[in-house]
Amino acid sequence: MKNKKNDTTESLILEAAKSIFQTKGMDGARMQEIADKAGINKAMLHYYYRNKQLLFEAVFKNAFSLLAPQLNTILNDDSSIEEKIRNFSSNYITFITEHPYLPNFVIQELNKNPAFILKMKENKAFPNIEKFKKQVDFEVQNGSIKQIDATQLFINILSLNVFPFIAKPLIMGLIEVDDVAFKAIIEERKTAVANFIINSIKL
Amino acid sequence: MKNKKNDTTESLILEAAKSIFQTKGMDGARMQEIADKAGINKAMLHYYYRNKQLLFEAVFKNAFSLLAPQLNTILNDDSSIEEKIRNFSSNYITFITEHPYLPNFVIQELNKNPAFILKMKENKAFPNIEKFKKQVDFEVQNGSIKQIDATQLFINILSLNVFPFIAKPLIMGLIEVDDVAFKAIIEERKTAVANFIINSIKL
DNA sequence: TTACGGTTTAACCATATGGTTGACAAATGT
DNA sequence: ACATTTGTCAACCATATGGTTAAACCGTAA
Repeated sequence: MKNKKNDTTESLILEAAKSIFQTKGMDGARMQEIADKAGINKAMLHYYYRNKQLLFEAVFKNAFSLLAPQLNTILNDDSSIEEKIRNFSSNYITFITEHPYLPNFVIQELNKNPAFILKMKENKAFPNIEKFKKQVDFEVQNGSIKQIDATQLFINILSLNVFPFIAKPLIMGLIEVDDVAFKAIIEERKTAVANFIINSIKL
Repeated sequence: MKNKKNDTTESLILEAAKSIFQTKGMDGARMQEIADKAGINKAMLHYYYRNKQLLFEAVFKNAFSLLAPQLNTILNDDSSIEEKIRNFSSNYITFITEHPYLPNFVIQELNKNPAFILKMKENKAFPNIEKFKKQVDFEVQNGSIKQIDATQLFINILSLNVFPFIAKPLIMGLIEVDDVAFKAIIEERKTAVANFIINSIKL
């Protein structure tokens, strides 16, 4: 039942590396484990990706390139701020539910190596916040939303949507729920987060 | 100018281990590096803490025990919800600014080992959310705040306050600011976050 | 003074780990 | 059919790493 993309050796490696790196991080991952998961010899990893660092970067860029379009939904789309917030919250939570390790992986490795974000910026599709800022400022002037700093609003939107996935084990411990209940809470957030934000900024 | 606690060998080790583990994580940390930082022989680490795992757990518990009281501020204090939100946001952001690696460290290692939260729960001071829930429900009934689920509100408060620290490199990249500007944004959040939340729940 | 317990060190050990090599097979081109 | 490139593997290598050991050091109490 191999349904992922091709099963060329190269993509077998990438899939295996993705799964190992995203759960264990750069430091925790072992080349041997990746090779085993891919069902190939360890030498193959080096044949296709030279060394651990380059294999890791391939995985990281791939992960980041999945997140970027999500952000562009809220940054470069043409709808109103309110619509954007509703769309983003719903879409993002759905998306991450299907890729639960993504945000934690990206954020964690970015913390260990902050300069890495520069490499990501070289990418054409790197999210740009300018349009969003202008729009918020405009809607504030316009009187369609309350006075608020666009950057702070952006950080808030991100926080409310991303944090629960990153802090899942902590939150589950604090609010004392099991996996099923947590899932339900996340599901509810698809609309609850947007409502919460909009409540705060609408007049 | 050694001003940290004692400078017994044991606490020298703990301080060094804290600094290394919190920046590099369990996997990234090297016993030799900890020994060097503590200015002692590597064998000493094992003499005082048997092995890497136990040394790590000592550091982790210590870190967690610093965060718990912060949470109890919002959970078990007697003020109104609104006051709690203002106090917590301001206090927490101040506190983390002084211990920037703490939240990321705790959350990261909890992700790698979710069962760890159980060990933390054995601690008497482990935060309990019940009082907070009752209070929110009461204030909702009471008509002093809008209808909102207490658990979701709690997650929101946590998200808005904690996330910016965890995702600092990502956020800095996205909103294109340097360290100084980021610091200013964080400073502003000491009040802005509370305002944002309260705006959302007040009638 | 000496015996003793806790402390500290240098040297050592076993294993894990990222990476390499050389042989060999499977395609691919001519 | 033959040569050349590309892909794959088992075995190997150098080093890093967590952990151990045996001896030395040092204060102190008998």
